Amino acid sequence: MSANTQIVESFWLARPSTTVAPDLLGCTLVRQFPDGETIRGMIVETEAYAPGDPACHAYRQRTPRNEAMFGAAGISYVYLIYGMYHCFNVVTDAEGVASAVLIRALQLDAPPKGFAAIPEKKLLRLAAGPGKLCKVLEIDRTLSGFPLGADQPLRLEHRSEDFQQAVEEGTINFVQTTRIGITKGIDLSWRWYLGNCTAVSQL
DNA sequence: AGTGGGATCTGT
DNA sequence: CAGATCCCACTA
Repeated sequence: MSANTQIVESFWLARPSTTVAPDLLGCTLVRQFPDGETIRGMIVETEAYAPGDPACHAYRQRTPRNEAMFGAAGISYVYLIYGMYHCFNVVTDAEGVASAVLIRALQLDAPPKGFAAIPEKKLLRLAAGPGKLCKVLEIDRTLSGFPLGADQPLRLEHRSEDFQQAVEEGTINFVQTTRIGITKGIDLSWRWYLGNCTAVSQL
């Protein structure tokens, strides 16, 4: 068994987004391009959005934009924000239940192809934010509504054994706070990130 | 048919 | 802290 195992089943995502969001920390998002090139990044920051949550895009109605949020667990939901940035979500919970986890920051293991060599410090800021990570991984709305499975342009990998062990030993800790950039539902502490990580959106 | 605000980021 | 820049849900 390799250190990184592809996630094929998505049953573990078919739970409330507030449960899935912390569980996604430490998992790896993989962007695969048609030419075979891949970009990999460990998820270090997430936010949950759920039914009854005024900050959720599906709070009012089912619309063409938020349609993907109602889909089965394990599909993507990508939307355009402020006319210039995209945000990537993992759809969670049962089909018909509009909920998702916003991926807010990735820790890249290496500079993507085409990027100049950069110091470690800068590398860790490259995908530190929901808009920035979509820019680096070239994620846009054409990738919305698709399963995050094997042989897909976007897929997930489980936590490495080292990561899981560090969590159990308490070397890595999770921090839970309120969400960022919203004007409604600001009281809910539905944001999680890795403590002591310099690749999160806000240091 | 018009419009206001948005799960952001960068530079001043 | 202003500005960039586009979509779309909502109002009328």
